[in-house]
Amino acid sequence: MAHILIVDDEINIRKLLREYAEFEGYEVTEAENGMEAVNLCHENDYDLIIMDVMMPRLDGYSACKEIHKTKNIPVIMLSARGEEYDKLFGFEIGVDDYVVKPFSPKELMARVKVVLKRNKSAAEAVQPDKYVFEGLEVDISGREVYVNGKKAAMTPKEYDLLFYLVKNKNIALTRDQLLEEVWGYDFFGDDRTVDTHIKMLRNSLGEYRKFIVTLRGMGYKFEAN
Amino acid sequence: MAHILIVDDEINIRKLLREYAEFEGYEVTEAENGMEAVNLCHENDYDLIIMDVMMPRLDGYSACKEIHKTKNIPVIMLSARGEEYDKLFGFEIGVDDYVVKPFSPKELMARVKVVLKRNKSAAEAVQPDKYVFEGLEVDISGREVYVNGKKAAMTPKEYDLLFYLVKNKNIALTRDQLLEEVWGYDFFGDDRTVDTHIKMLRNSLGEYRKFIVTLRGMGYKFEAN
DNA sequence: ATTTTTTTGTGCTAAAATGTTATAATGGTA
DNA sequence: TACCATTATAACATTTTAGCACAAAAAAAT
Repeated sequence: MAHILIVDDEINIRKLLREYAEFEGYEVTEAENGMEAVNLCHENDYDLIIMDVMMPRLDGYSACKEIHKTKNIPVIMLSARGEEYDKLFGFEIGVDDYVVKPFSPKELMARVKVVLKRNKSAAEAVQPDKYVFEGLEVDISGREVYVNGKKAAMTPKEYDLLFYLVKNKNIALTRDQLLEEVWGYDFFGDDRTVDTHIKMLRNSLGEYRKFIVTLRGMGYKFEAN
Repeated sequence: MAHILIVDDEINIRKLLREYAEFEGYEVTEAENGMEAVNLCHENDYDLIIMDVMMPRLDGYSACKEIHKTKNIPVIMLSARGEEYDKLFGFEIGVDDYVVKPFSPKELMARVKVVLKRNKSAAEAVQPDKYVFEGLEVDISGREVYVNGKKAAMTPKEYDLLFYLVKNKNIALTRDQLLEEVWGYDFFGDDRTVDTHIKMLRNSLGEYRKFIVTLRGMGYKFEAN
């Protein structure tokens, strides 16, 4: 999941933001001022920075400028109403969004999501998501599977399971891994559920069931070049 | 030369801006309020919009948002100091620059030049926005849909939904994605809303409803060559 | 080799989830 | 006000799923 750097001199704001961000599943690091933020950014990679404008040691604008000299990390600025907002208009310093204090944490989180998504799609835009294994075609983004040219009608779980297996082809996967990744971390069910769905998936794949290999005492693997 | 749309409710401002803009060699059209601007944009193509924030009938923010649903036209906002500038932070509404009243017309024209230049290169990479699927014609920039040659009368949401689906044809889209992209990230409503609009869209498409495929447990997809 | 134990595969079914449609409520506009 | 678009809610039919029981297969123990 994404890693967010929160930069504010007020500990209470940091705490509040951390709470919300962690609730959304983000990893959080804090910095007290711009100087600290710049140093942290030199040593680590973050996916997004939430930064206050007004801070001791090094203000938000300058920190932002400094960081963007070496790394291209999206920034959301926090500013008290009345601060020089026109400076913020951020083409030259690279601000991605802007929230005025006092802000609603919920809205801020919505913006975080948007900015992360915008930058994600740019980063991983060209990810191969169409695979062909002999007569088996797997089109992940189109959510389609063809068996010998004929479209396979599968259930949602079958798709999800197959896609995960294919994305991790030739890698041994335990049932627990599959449950966590395909069913979700909040699924507290039986291991054997995986078996059942593997069974159904194998049926759907017909002769290409051969690609799904049982790893006794462990789990399953999609085995293909 | 570039065609500029000036949107302000004060006739004196419009006159002033027109004078300067025409001196620079731009073609100028005026609108008195946001609503008028939106309508003009549906019918014509402009290279840039200079828009006041505070206007009767439809304010600048909303007009901007509305226009950007269908066209990608750069906008420079005019705002009196003290207006809610935070809303302006305009990535989500697509504001390219921002000038505070009272402004220097000379400076404004300098910004117009910059924005036009920036967007010229982007505009040259034209993407196809007219699609034909059998008897279904979808003209995105013209915001028109023809079913067997007959113009379909659809609601705004239907257009937006269809256009987004078509732009992402053959890609599986979740309801959340659709809500976020078509309704906006600030829509905190029910997932089922998508279903309702899909239903209505299907009705509008008549026999070509077949292109809209339900992906059980996931969402929808526009499936066509 | 044979038996025992462990693990995996399969058919089945009640329960849960989902999609569709119809209808009602809401909200904005002329 | 009346109208229309949008959104929410509810009922319904259908599909999907989880997990069990038992069969089959593989591995381990004897």
